[in-house]
Amino acid sequence: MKNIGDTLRALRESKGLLLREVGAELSLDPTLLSKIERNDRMPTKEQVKALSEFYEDKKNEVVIAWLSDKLVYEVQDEDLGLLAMKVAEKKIEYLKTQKS
Amino acid sequence: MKNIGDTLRALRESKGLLLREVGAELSLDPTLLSKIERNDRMPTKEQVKALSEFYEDKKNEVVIAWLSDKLVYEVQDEDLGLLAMKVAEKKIEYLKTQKS
DNA sequence: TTTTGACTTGACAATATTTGGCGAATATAG
DNA sequence: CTATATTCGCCAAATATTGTCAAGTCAAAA
Repeated sequence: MKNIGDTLRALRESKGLLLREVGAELSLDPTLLSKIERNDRMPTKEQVKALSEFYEDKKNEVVIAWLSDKLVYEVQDEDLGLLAMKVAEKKIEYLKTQKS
Repeated sequence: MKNIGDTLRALRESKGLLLREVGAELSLDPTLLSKIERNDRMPTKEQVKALSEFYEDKKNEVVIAWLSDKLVYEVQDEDLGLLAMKVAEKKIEYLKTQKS
């Protein structure tokens, strides 16, 4: 249950790769990747896609860390955040049944 | 479990008020309020604050409808949305224990 | 201690997104 | 038809996010 930055850093280090190496692979400026790994910048959807495919064995882990971080950020310092989150879950579940 | 627009429209109509009346009260352009009530525009945090205080007896209902809508919007059409939401909940619960 | 290499930081311009509100269009009621 | 409420389309202004570069830190190697 790590945040997106820590997740990406751990993955990169587990492969012994440098920022510049991953950056080159994904056409991502290494300094931008550095910021992403330190949770200074939120990666875009496209960047997450590229990163999750690069670390293919942990694809979902990356996407979930990113999405959940965005959700937390959305309700940070809101008293009703947790409650709203439970309501949002219900809404999503409802929308899912609608689609079928 | 309504969205923010329907919630606000129902509240306004229950009081028999016009867009222009609520708008005048909150210094909100009536056409903007119309868009908000039709879920065409997401109200800003400040607008939600003003609106929730205007409909004081339903303050939390308004805030929760708004926050949960924003959360749903954040993960719309993401396969892992619901899963990410559950992870986000855990993260928030964790952050809460940290603060104390 | 100087150099090297990896990473971090700050600042800023470029881009993208969101917002507010006007004038016109549409709808609804009398 | 007239009057009033609401909706719609558009776009300029405001705000937020992004990418990049030059400069900075830090640790290990030379």
